Amino acid sequence: MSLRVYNTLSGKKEIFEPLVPGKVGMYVCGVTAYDYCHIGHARANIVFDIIYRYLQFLGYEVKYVRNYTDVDDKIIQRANERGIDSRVLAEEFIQAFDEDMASLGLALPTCQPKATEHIDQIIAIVKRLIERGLAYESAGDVYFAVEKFPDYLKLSKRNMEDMRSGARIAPGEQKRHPMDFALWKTAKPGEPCWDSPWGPGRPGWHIECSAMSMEFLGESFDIHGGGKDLVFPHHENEIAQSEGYSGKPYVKYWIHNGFVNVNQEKMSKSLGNFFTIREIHKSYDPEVVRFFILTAHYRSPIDFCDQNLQEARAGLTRFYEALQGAAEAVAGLEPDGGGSEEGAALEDRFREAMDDDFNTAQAIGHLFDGVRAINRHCTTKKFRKKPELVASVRDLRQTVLRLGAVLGLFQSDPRTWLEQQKLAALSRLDIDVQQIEQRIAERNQARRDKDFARSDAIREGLEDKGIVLLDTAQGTDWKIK
RNA sequence: GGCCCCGUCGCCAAGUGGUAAGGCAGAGGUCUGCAAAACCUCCAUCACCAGUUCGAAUCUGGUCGGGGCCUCCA
Repeated sequence: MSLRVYNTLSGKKEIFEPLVPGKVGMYVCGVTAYDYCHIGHARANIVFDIIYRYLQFLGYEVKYVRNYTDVDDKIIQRANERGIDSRVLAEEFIQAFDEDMASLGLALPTCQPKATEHIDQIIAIVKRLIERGLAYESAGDVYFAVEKFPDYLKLSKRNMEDMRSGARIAPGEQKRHPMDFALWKTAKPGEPCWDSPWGPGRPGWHIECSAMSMEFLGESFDIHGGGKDLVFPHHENEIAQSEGYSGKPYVKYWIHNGFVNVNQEKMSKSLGNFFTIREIHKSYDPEVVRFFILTAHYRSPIDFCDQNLQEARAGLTRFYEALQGAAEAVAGLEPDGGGSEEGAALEDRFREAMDDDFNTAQAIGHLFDGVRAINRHCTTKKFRKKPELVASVRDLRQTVLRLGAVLGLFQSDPRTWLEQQKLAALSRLDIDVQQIEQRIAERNQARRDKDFARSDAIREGLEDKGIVLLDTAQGTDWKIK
């Protein structure tokens, strides 16, 4: 079965066939650098990180471009509020973005261009759009004339009549049609600006993505992605500008990820109910966040709340415990190198799920089956004397790790990861490691004395504080309840 | 007002014509001095109604409920 992707343009799942066999050009709208990234940015970037990784896993040579928009009304406004230069502000948040994405374990895109480094290309596109009669100058601004582009609104599937009521003209704008949008804005005093045929000014919001995508990927390319909220107006306007400029189809597959809700409520800048990635990391490991996001399909809405994150942590812990168990179970045994039927079957099902519009939720479901198989084998009596089971466990472990890598999961050392989670959880409790170990020593003495009443009392006392004791052949360990 | 999406077990969440993945929680069992983990077993007919079909959670129409876009937002 081949890869199928949902294309916003057609509203259907389509067989994925890149323009050039074996190669994929992919552009994803990055951030406007004026604030810290929130969980919505995390989702979008994780989703496209997975798409990038999976395309590579399938053997495609992928050129992945993700931009920084570093000149924009909001950047200027925020910089003015803080009394600093807008370029300084943009740099600050670009750096923060890079740190946040790295913390989430994202693979680096092939190119990460900045809008301000592509002003020449932007001006060239605007000039040509004017020459072609698709744009016009008006008091130093340049607007795109949407009525001159018959395909306008083909992505968002609306019509001009319906949109008209919502469209408005801001004071100072001199547009011919309310839906026309700015390609170039004349500079106001104190704003960053560049020379242009229309006087000093700066790009409008959408044009930078047309310029950067076509610069790196050509006038037609395979995949353009972003959050659902960008369909209109951002991506619609990109199509108008780019196709108006080149006369060619701009993008073959438009891919949009769904929203993140917070406690069942729409998250938005205006409501102010968003969490930054930095805040979230104080409570949850970045991999837990990634795991949570990938347990839903990328187009479905997800609800960001404590319960869901805690469940994600429990699920991820199950993976790491199984991987740790598998590593211990086969330690010291002669490797036989070969694969296994179970491992191969797992990979087949994983690919089948991912081929169906990157269904990570289903793919993770299959990986859970792999976990159960590992655990089942490892707990089989005389496991180490059964070569088929040993081979299966070894192969399943490697398969889970290898497929996990496609999702950006399970790549930490299990023992280290589990230990970190334990200590992080402990720091929120009213007890420390020394106290726990003290109690364990007392209990072990009681057990040696066959004083089980005292032993159980200690167990229960610790449990009240959130600590569960685990008796193993190697001694007594503990974990957070 | 226009356009669009969704409603699957207690919770989360896949499944878009062939008879309901998975996780969490729950019940029983194996193991354990007792526990925990792990493993085994069990646990839904898909908001409602009416159609199409040999067959529908999946298609059509309607009802009820929830949400999104049309304004900055991933």
